[in-house]
Amino acid sequence: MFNLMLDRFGPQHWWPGDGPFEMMVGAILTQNTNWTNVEKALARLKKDNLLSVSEIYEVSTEKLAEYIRPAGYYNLKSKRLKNLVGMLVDEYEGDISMLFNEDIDSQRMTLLSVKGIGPETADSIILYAAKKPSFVIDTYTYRIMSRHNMVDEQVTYDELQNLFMESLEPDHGLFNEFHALIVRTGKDYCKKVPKCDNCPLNIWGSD
DNA sequence: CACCAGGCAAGTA
DNA sequence: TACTTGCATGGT
Repeated sequence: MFNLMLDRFGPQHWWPGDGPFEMMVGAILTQNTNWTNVEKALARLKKDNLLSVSEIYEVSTEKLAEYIRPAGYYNLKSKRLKNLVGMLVDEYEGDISMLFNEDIDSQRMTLLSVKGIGPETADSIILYAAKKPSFVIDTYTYRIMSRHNMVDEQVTYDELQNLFMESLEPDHGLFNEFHALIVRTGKDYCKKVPKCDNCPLNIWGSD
């Protein structure tokens, strides 16, 4: 799968350059939301220097919601961002590296304890911000895997994640590119209404 | 006009 | 446990 997708689309360069905190914010803002909308919200925050733990900790939930409006679900996500920085300040003195120095299971548990951070957001943060190998499962992963008859349709998040992690070396660079390629492939070939013509993964005969 | 986008938590039975 | 629903903007 990886090689077929990489041959077709090339490296996806996901989350290059942005600091860990901006990645964490982006991971929450992109929940069920197009990334281009997230970029608009991030740009607005960056413009007024709000992209730091301390600034988001200080700003009001209402004001923060206005800033992130383009990302959609802004009232909900404003609270989620406040929950995130609340955890960072309360448990890590606002020092993200302190969280990222823990082992994967510990930081995953901590992230999941934040209301508004579920398994995909937690794994995205660990993979793309902490750069540790926690495989990210998303809607496209479910669809691609089930439509190619590799898993049952009602497979759980953890079951699907275990399948990938038991089959691959724990390499954060590989996990990064693999997930990004699944999203890239899904955008063209695995929408809700099946439209699988010319899917790079059609060797399983599901088109 | 309908549909979609890098989910999650809370409510219902 | 197993569904459903609310959350919301911006692009195609």
